[in-house]
Amino acid sequence: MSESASPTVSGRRLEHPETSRIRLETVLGALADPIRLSIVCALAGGHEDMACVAFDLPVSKSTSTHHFRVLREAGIIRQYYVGTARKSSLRTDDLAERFPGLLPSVLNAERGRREEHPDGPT
Amino acid sequence: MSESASPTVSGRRLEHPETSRIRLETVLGALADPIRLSIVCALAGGHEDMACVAFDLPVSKSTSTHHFRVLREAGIIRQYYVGTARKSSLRTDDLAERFPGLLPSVLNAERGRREEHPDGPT
DNA sequence: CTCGTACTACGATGGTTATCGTACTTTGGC
DNA sequence: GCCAAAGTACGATAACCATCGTAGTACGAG
Repeated sequence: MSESASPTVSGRRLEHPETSRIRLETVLGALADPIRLSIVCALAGGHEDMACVAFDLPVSKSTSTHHFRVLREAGIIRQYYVGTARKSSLRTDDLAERFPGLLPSVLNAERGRREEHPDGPT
Repeated sequence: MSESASPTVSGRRLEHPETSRIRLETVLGALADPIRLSIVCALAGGHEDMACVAFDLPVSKSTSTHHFRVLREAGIIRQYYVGTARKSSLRTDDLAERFPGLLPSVLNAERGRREEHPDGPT
């Protein structure tokens, strides 16, 4: 890896769609899943740069990997390696540029839902 | 709607979820389909109260029925019979109350997409 | 009453997706 | 070098969903 000396960041690369190619239907489809919605909500709630394992999702590791990939390929999150961990962050600015207001309204709605049903997942 | 003696309105009933029971994931899932998105866009574009047949969708009649049902059961549209026709309208106010800003941002995003790709469907 | 229109119900089919377990890879620490 | 931790790749499975065709229902016009 000729990535001149960044010892903590892995040379492993992950594909991310560029902002202009993020598709609305794909984003909506990615958000139409309770587990992925909870991931996005956690990332938006000040938990940026969390490792996948820190989310404690009610699914197996391989399923978790799957959901993170769906979010990444939809253009909703960005992922990068730090050691063995893969950290994630919301592409808030990119989404705001491409679909203004969409992510905030979804997050707002999801937060409202959790106030109604505090016994829900995550 | 006035129950007694409305000769143009059929007695056939259609189930609609009440506003407080509209679920975010269901709404997002319903919108994550290009055909349903085009229906919603058409309804928002001043074509309220259109009969299903007026949309000229690139699918069969039974598939069209299916998509309208998904939208109705998600709480996105309201449907009622007028003679043999079944007309549809967006539940704009209900959605704005339940998920403020969500529908406008989706519609705005979809309109932007159509400016990029005017050769797309519908 | 009959016919055409508009839509629905049902069953089938094929494609996508969510889930899992197992085996593997990459990385960092000892 | 070896091991544990974190995650990935792969294959299997089951559920879901979009699509269709056919047959049927409701309504209005004549």
